[in-house]
Amino acid sequence: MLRSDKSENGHHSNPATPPNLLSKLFSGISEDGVAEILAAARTRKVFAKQMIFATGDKATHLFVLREGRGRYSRLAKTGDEVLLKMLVPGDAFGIGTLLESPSPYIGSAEAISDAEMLVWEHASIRRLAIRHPQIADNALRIVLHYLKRYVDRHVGLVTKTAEQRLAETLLSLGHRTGRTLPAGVQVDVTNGQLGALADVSPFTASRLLSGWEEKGTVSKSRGKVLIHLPEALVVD
Amino acid sequence: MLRSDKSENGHHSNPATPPNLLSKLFSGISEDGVAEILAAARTRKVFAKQMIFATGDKATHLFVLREGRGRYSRLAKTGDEVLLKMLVPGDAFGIGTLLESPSPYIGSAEAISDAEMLVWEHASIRRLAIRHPQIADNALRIVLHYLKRYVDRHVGLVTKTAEQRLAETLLSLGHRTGRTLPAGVQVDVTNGQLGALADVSPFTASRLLSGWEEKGTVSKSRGKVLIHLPEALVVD
DNA sequence: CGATGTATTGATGTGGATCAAAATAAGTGG
DNA sequence: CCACTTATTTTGATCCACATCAATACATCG
Repeated sequence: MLRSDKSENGHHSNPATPPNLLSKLFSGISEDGVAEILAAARTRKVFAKQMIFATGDKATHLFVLREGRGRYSRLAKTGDEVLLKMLVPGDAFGIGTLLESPSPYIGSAEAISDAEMLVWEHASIRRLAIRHPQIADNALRIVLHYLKRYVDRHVGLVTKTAEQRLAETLLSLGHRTGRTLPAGVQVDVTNGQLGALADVSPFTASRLLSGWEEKGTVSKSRGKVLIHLPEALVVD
Repeated sequence: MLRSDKSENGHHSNPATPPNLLSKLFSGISEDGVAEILAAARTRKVFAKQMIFATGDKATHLFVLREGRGRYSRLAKTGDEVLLKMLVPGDAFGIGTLLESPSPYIGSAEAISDAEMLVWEHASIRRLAIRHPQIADNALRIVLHYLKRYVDRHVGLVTKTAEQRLAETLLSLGHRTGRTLPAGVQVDVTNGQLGALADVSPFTASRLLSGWEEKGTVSKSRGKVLIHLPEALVVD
């Protein structure tokens, strides 16, 4: 599990996507190559709350988020929705499209805010993947990383308390999507989303956050959490 | 989630690995190609309970299980071990080794019974993967499938009861590793392993199995469960 | 026949979900 | 700028599915 951002020489800026890189999916590819890949994509804009694809749909397109926020989730038959991943710029999703014969999407993707993404058709991304084998390597790495994250999450769900899970989730989000301000790291996330990512009910999430606020570890306003003392959230 | 084996025209035999195929990792590759790949592997035998690699080890080798059973698991800091996957013949693990620069193993692998596996060094499997791009495709498919299974498991853990989870786990195991007998499908699994795969305590697993036995759905003896009426285990 | 892992069965406890209700904070459109 | 709607948040009270604990019984095997 990623140790938060206390160590290292404060390079908070862009942990996920190095400067100028579209997405990890295209790392290690020459500039010309990336240009070629980019040329094969079309841009699609969606409004907040708009659905991009649903669980089980045939994977016909590969996406890379450029602007905005999205949610990758799974709707259970019981009705409740499990939030699998927050999508942030640079994230690739619909990776099953890279397969010669695509498997269905594992979850549903929808925009949280207005968003802009790059889209490739199956045939065209396949062609590119053959020209640039690095893409396959990157895709495998990305999916393995997702897998690791789920294993972590799953193990955490079985072995850790709600408080630990919420704390780790908050730190990890701060890591990936936080804005660093003088007062601390600000994370744009609702109480409910945070709980959903940590597998904690929104009620419990609220109580825990309030507890931390009393101790001065964080402050919160609607839709935002400001982390003052990340190290106070680390338990183990 | 895989619908159990009630429908379809009873092809119970080899759902995971088609006849003569070493592993899904090498599907779609010519016989000559497979021979070449096989030639690059060495065989390794391990005894029951022997560890193959540990969580976080640098991924130096790719494995395919040929004979026996293994467990792929994760040890939590709290001490309890989460069983991630039962390894059965044909399963590939250590797939991170396929990456140009390998990521660490996500979990630990160890033999349950005496086992035999094929092993490739990083350099040699890389060379082969470049000669046979199909390998990369297969690997991505396999990992995506693992990912889907974990998402399923995770969603199930959040939205389903212990009974449903245990039932589904048992059915799925029967699917993958069961021997079809006149009386039903026999699964070699201890009470505890079953519970671990379903994220249910061994006590609860025992109680649930006893309940099913009373209803005539299954019978059990130490280390074995015989499923008489798979359809009675399906809930939804 | 100890010794060791597995299974059963009952009693007890509890972490958090769930339910209910109200307060607060943003939009939204007239 | 206000009235209205809709989403988020809080707080308290209640509940329960399961884990946990404890003790015993059962198998298996060297």
